[in-house]
Amino acid sequence: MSQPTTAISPTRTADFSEWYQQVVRAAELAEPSDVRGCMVIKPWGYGLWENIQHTLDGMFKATGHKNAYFPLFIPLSYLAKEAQHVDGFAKECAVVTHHRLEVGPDGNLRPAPSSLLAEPLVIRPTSETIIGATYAKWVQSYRDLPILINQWANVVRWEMRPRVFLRTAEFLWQEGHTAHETEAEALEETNKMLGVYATFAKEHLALPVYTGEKSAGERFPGAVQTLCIEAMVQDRKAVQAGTSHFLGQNFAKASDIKFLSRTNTQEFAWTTSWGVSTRLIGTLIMAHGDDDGVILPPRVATSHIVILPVVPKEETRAAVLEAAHNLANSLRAVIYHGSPLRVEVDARDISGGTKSWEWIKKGAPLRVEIGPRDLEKGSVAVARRDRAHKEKTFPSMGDFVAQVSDTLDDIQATLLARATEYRDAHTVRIDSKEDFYAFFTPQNADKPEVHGGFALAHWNGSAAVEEQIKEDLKVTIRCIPTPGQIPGAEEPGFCVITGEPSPRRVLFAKSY
RNA sequence: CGGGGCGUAGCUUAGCUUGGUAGAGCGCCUGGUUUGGGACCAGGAGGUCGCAGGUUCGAAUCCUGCCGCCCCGACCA
Repeated sequence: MSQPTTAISPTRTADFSEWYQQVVRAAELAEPSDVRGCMVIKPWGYGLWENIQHTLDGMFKATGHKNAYFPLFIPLSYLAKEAQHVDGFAKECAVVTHHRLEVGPDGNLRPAPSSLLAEPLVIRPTSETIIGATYAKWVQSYRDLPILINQWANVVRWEMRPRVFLRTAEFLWQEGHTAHETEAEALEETNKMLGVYATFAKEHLALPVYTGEKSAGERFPGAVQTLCIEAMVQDRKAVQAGTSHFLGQNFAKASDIKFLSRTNTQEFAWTTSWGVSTRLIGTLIMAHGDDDGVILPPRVATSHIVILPVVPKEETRAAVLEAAHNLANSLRAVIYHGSPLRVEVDARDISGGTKSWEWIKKGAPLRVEIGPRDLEKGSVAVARRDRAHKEKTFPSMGDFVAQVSDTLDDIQATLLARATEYRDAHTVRIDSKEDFYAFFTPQNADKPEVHGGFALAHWNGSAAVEEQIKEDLKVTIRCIPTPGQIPGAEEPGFCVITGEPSPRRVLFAKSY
């Protein structure tokens, strides 16, 4: 039977949204669960998260943070303490109201009316309030500050329109929560952690990101300032890949985090919070995948290398398998960016072609075939996931092991270069309303083709203009880019919609 | 919550208009032939046709109600 030319159907250009779902499935990263909006993260996908966790955790510790863990349940009254905060999250909260089940009159299990909680508990959508309440107890003096804590946790936000990895009702993330003596120190923390995220995205996920500040309309509920990193994926939409919030004294006042200052006055602490989630995995898939599946950046790949023993004749099986395992062990002795290489031997007795395609779809950076002819020559057949799937090289085993780190780094660099090129090719400066609307309007309204991108345009700073653009085009201000990042972005001009004066360009895009 | 669509094997689905006791492809299992890029042959397992009720001699098919899912909108730090 003839196979399609691509492993994933439909292709990215034919139907990006459907392509994404098919890739997630074909790569065995995750699958929908029986609970609406929730996903089962499978080993190949969870391995990515573990690697992301491991690296970020190291970066957090290197910047002075420690891990702790706070409760999943938040008393309703805590959430209500910060007015904007509760407004922002009220519509998407899962609430626990009972603590016992019983068999009801109809014979079905039901929450026991007698077990109604005096105060409902909210399953955390984020932990500012419960952590704030805790910090209030911990802080007495300026000597108790700063508090620099992170937690790895799950949170629940009852999303109307879930999307695997990108927006699920329950997701995994980390949330950093810090409290400081001064505003300047808290601001510095907010910026520092944004920098950690940007570095991590670029160096480990091979995602070029723009850093910047959210407009008031897009700000975290209760924050004074929300900073973010914004990535572009291959349908040219933006993904907010991480955020860092300067919370001012809002949550300190709500939670009563007070301390006696150096001058013997009662002061409220200045707090921050910052987080990234399993959404990073969705971003990664959409940014790097191709029509044959996902392509994992080596630095976070679940496995770096998969070894595929080729066993055409039964009498060579034992020798080939032994050689495969020996090669795997040699590779595992290689330290790649501080950790042993992650190597898998796929000795399943299925056809070689099928096996190869599985690993292509799963995006393993390197596939290594080893068969009887290689044994004779002492070589291996190596295929890179960032190259055409038939393209192979045939280094000696020794050379392969000696150069494998460089090869992986080269794949990593290629992915970053490709993603950067793609983003830059679709980031444009726009100076007229006509061009702006044309840029974000698909040719085919019924079945929109991949269009648009990032538009750098002037804005008068008004929420009304922001609202109008959102209404007309579903386009939002992704961020006010960090000064110095985009050449010329800080030159003054005139609002692309109203023609009023504007101090600088901001980044517009459709987003997930 | 409003508008539209759909529920048939693990997945994709045919059959429904015109009622007659369920078929295919992929996947899975067994045996054989194969094997350096998605193999082939033969045999086999697997379905209360979303649920409940109604009409009928007879319902996957017609009717009613319910449930679930998908798409569009609303919503989405």
